[in-house]
Amino acid sequence: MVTVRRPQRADARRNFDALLAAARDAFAENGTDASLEDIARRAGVGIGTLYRNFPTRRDLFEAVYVEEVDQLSAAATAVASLPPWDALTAWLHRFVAYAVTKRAIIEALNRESEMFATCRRTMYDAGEPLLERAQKAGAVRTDVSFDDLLRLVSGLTSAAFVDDAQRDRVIALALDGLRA
Amino acid sequence: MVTVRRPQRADARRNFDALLAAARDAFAENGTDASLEDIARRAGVGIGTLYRNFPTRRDLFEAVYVEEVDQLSAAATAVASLPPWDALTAWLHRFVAYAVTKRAIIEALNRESEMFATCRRTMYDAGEPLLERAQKAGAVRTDVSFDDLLRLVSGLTSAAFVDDAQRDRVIALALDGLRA
DNA sequence: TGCGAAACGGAGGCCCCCCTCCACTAATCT
DNA sequence: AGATTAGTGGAGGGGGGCCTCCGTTTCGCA
Repeated sequence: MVTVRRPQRADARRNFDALLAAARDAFAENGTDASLEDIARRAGVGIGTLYRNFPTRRDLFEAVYVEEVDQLSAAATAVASLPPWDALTAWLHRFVAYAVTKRAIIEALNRESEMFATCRRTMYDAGEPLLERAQKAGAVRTDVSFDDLLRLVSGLTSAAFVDDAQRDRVIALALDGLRA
Repeated sequence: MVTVRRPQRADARRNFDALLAAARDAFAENGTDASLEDIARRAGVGIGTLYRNFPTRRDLFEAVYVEEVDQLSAAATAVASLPPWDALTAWLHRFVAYAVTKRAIIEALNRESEMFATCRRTMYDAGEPLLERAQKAGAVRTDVSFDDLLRLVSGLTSAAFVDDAQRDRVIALALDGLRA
């Protein structure tokens, strides 16, 4: 897992965190190619400071991305105690609610890079057991791979919906196709 | 239906068509905010010529968009003779195959504008009867609206897939949730 | 409190895009 | 063939993003 070292000095650490937060917002709003100068502005920091902490746009993006993935994988253990079908769908709903504001995760779903590969693995390690459990319990058809499933759901994150109710309705609809 | 008048003179008409084709490609590749100068370059035409034919980026986009929607709606009559379920899914597959290279259609799915509203209506008029027929025939559950369906499917167009086989598999999966 | 090192931030060079304007080119008409 | 005029295309000004560089500020240790 790639980790970026937080700076030592207090002021530097403050700026580092502000940048990370600003970047998260900016990437969510405008996708991977949000303006770096805008991110620095949002963080109340000079552009030079951004570049010192994150020499390339990629460095910044990865720092945000790793954090997101970690949270997503933590969510998997949180639902582990539910019944198989419920655990799976709860996690998938979480995935959607989560990724819908952070579409960079989706954009990156099949981008080439060691770092992405690692993160993808992390996500799969978290979610795949949920699917397998549901399949063993006979709740989900067995001709579906976790990759299929994730792509199905991730597609829905980028669709536009009239309101949250419609979004949930459509996701439920899609998941009904999974049932054994 | 908004229509752009093609120019009278032969050379002008050639340029007009080249611009439209170049724009279609560029929008497909880079989304709605493709570079206009790049479009002019692709068309082998000066930037001034682009602006004379299409004073705003929106004019250009609409010209492309209208054409796409027309083709999509024509596809609906082409499948009308199939059995209800097959007709519906055939059209939806067509929708995906189509929109996947032209994601601007999706981006525009709920953009505000009289012109978009008209085109949306055209698309709905084409596809909605297919759903209703399938529902009346008992092939599709009745608690699904055409809007739900279109958004479900349109989400899948923007998902990334390993290959076409996976895409078709995932779409079929999603559509299985529709069955009555 | 004083000092060295760490961190800051924005000016500036570069590049690409947007859009306008107008001297030039060539299609069409007679 | 020559005149008329629609049509061309690219230069250029403005704006904004990228990234580097370095004079200035601030931290935190002693």
